[in-house]
Amino acid sequence: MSPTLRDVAERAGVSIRTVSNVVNGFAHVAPATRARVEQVVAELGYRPNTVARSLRQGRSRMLALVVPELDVPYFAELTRFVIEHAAARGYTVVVDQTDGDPTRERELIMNGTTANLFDGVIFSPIALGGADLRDRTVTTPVVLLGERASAVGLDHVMIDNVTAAGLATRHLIELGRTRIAAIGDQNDETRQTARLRTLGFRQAVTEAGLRVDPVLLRSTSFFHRADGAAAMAELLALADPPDAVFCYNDLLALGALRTALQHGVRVPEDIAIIGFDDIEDGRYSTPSLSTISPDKEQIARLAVELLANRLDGDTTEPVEVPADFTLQARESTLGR
Amino acid sequence: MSPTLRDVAERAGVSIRTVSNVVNGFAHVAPATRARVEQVVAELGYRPNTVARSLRQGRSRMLALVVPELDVPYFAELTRFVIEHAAARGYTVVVDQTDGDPTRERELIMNGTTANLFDGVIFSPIALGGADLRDRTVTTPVVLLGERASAVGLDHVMIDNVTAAGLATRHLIELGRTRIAAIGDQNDETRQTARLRTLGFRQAVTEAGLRVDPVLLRSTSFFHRADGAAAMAELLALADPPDAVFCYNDLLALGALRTALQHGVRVPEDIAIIGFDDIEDGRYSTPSLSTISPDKEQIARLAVELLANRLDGDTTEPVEVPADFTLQARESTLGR
DNA sequence: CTGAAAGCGCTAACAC
DNA sequence: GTGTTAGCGCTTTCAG
Repeated sequence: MSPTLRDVAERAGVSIRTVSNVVNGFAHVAPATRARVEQVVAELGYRPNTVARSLRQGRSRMLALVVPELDVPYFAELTRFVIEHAAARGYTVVVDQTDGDPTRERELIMNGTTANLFDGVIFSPIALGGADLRDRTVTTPVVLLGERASAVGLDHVMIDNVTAAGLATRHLIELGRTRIAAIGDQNDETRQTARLRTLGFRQAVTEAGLRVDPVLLRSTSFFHRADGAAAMAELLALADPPDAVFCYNDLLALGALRTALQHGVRVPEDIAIIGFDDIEDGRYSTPSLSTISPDKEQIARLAVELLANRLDGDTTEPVEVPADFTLQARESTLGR
Repeated sequence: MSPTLRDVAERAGVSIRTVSNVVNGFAHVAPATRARVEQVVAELGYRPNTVARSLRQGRSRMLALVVPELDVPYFAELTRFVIEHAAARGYTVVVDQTDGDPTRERELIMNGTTANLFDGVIFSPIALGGADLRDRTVTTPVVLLGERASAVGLDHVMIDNVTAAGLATRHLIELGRTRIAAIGDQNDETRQTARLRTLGFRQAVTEAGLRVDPVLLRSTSFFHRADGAAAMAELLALADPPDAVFCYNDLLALGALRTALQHGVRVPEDIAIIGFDDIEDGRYSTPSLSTISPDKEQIARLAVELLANRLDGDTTEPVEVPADFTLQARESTLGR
């Protein structure tokens, strides 16, 4: 086994208290003692046992980031920022993937199987709704990411999806498009994000004096490339296909783009496409992808700050913090 | 605070030993006792404290997966498989990102800041070389992923990069291409992967009776889209540009593809492009990307098995296990 | 089948 | 400035 405080103490001829002081960089240790202890620490290769420390102190300085899918670029990119900001506040982040599996989400957030392992959790829910979250028994602080029915009594960072979807839709309308489709609506009522984007889409279309043709509003089970590709194939098969498509994320848009080009449809000349998330893939596709760009760094920073403040004893009311977003118009709507 | 074994024991009028037995599903507990305890557990919302359990047992049933960058799709996709296979063997995986920072890699692997937190580590190194790894003091079992100077005394799962690079290169040659470039060589000698792929590339070109024009072998600092885009721009600026390019990963290839199309170069008619990793992006680009496809699921499975076996007490000599790969020829070399 | 008690490695209150 | 010690919550001998 690896050496313990006691091993070091015995060998250095001091008490474990003194070793602990040295290891933790406390002030009042005689220089000579400190030197001797440090030498023994090096000799033995002593490392503090994180687990014992956590048990004793009741905290681990570790945060969990719980996301549905790490191989969805949006989450991978967001994760980088969360790790950076957490490090700045002295926390280590471990990442957990749920696949949107309710059991797994519940396990991580509600039951607290790992409750005492992490000081706090940043959680991007898929399956768990406001009702579930409300009767959480575990007291580990949580910050929610993305859209959720409000008033769950938890801190929450999100963008205004209705406005953002409207921004994307109006961009298409301003380009002179009149027959505008949307890909990514979801019937499942826990999928708030999709519902809010549909709402923003509908509003924008209606306000422009256009009509929302129900056949142009395509539902998908997931937000993956394959779903976007399939939905676009359906749209192209229509007697009267759209001249523009708003996809609820960039993966859907990239799938849709691929299908369009494969069918010989020109983008944006025949159909303009806009996505959502501003993942790096979309900046390197041909044509490059117009998109709504949420400020991922800001989202990560806000989430970490909120959580860190709670851990520092902030007991004010839970808040909903809006994050910024911008329209990035690229070749898939503007052309070269 | 959350309730402890003692709280449950007192309330149920039994000893903590009995509660522990119930919680852990041990056999010999009288049905009546079990029922009573279970009721109190539910009432109080008792959850075992993972940290205390880890300290006591000396193991956590958690594995760390340490990768350079989660927003590199290859690692994100691999991570999914690692999580799945680890779960099948009863382990939880937490993911850690190093950015290839030597300090951070050392911290995680060598020093064992988190040593007692994880039972084992699956590590995809960037900065740390064989020499570093050899004098590791921490005894937590490690499985290495990807290329590394051998004989570091650690289990190791990798594909044969020389052969794989040769396969990609020969594919281009068989298509009748004669002026073949490579993007992704790296001067840094710790970057074994790049060196081995260059070796395979050179061998294949030479064996075909062609010449490796030094100007066609482009080094890049990283393996990102931007690096591929920049390298391709340089190649296109040559008096005598290549008619095929082998990129050392798919991100480089996607960047190169974007630049080529932007310059009005037709792919594959003017320049054929092949990548490496078979990430999902490449299946949806236009043209879709030919690539070498390492069996990521197999890599993940082997790594987890190797590690789990070590944790089960396997003390045989460390092994190097080769993983499979295949050529996926798509539109970027074959056309529609 | 169940209870009592030791102890995992550490920190922190309390002594001197 | 340093030593002694209790105890974080749990598992696990050892008794009975």
